[in-house]
Amino acid sequence: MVAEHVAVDAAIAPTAALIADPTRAAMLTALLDGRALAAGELAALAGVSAATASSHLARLLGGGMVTVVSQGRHRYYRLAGPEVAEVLEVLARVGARPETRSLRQSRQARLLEEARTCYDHLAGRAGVELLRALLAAGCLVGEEAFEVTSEGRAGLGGLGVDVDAVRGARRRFAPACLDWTERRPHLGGALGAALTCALMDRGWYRKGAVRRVVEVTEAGREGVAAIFECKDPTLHALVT
Amino acid sequence: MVAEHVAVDAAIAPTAALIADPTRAAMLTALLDGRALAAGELAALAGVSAATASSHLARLLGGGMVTVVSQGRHRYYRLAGPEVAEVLEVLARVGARPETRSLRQSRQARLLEEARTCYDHLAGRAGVELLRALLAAGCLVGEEAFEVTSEGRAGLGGLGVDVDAVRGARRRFAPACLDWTERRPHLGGALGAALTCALMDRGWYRKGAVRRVVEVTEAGREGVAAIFECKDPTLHALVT
DNA sequence: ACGACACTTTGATCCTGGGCGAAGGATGTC
DNA sequence: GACATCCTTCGCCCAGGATCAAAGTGTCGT
Repeated sequence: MVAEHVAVDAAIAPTAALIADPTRAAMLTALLDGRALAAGELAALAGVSAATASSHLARLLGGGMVTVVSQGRHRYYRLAGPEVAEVLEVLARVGARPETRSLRQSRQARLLEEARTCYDHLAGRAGVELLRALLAAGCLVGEEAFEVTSEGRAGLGGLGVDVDAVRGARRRFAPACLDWTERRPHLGGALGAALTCALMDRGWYRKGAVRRVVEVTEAGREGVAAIFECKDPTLHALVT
Repeated sequence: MVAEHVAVDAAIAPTAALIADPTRAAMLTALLDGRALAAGELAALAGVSAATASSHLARLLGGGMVTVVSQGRHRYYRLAGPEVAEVLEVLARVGARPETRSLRQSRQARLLEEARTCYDHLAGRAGVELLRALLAAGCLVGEEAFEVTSEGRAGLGGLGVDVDAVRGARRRFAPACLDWTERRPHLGGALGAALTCALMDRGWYRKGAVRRVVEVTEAGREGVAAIFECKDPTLHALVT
């Protein structure tokens, strides 16, 4: 009988309860940028034991706030969808009175949509485009996680990325990382970081004035377009 | 150190905790349409004692989720702002998986914005317009709550509303009721209900197929326009 | 096959927070 | 002024849940 006159009378209290715990809130905000994190990382990030984290993650999973994918002995958690991210953002806005809905903020938001760093690799529209180019050129293959083709190995080498060295790193090699704003994947993991670093050195991208914002230079636009065009993925000619 | 890379790192857990309790959630959803409700009403609606309700309301007040205005021995609570309403709606959307983001729903949302009932009186764009017309014509005066002028008494009588009889009712006479979508007031209380009822009888408005949706008829559009035009608020001529 | 590792489950502890009844203000009515 | 009404504050009880240590399950290296 309560609140029947409201159009949408879903059970909001249980959902809110999932976010209400500081530990769970910390985990969720850590996942806010779309990365998938292992249970152990989330435990460390939230500052609790593995047991506690596991319990919390089980609850979030049951509540449909996160999804999980097992990979070897790791279990990677990520937000279940854009609505979840939206809830967290709106909630943060309410917590942060008085409303500072300035012009400057919305401008920053647009810049972040265009191109930003996600942890240590490129995200946003530019990140999604870059991955699409590499896939179109046959440098990478895969879906949830990518593998470098022999052509790709040469091409990426030409761009300044030593694929073999990257493969030796502890972290996941080349997982797909989901963009909330684009709802499409970009290149994450060790390879994503190395490639981003190399392309910054090469002047394709430049760190923006605002934290996490990245600018795409003219060289970057041309470079990505060239990868797209070039079905023969020997990128050497392009990058000198 | 947690979640520092996230653009907006406000304290979301405390805010969520306020909504997480079922009793508080019931109160908030009851307030979702913008009405101001007395503490006692909220207690009854949520099914708890007055003492319990008072404690919850104090918390919501402290958390900036609601505001309060004392009026005699009553204390009327309402949502603190549109952001709060937004949080509740987004939260409800997450709770109600799987996403039913149908075309029909957004169409319903638009209809509700246009004209709807709020409890038992007219709200939405049409409700705001009607109030503006009555104020412009000099039938009503006031801001937080309205009073009927002598001209207004005659004019409303012509529309079929017995102002003196309405004044006898137990509930508040003619308070301003805030529209979330419009962010402007419309006419609530006993007078708002009586007027809505009279105008429906007169064929200005018609109940829509969907719950709470109201349709504005041609007669209604003309009628409101006529009130606007007519600086002489003796509305008799208009309504026969 | 063995141990190391990543994570989950179980069991036990502790404490925050929701609940009510009774008492205390505040306000309007007679 | 006395009473009724509405709301808040106080004191108490109790349950849900957050936490961790220890044990259990599955996976990867060698």
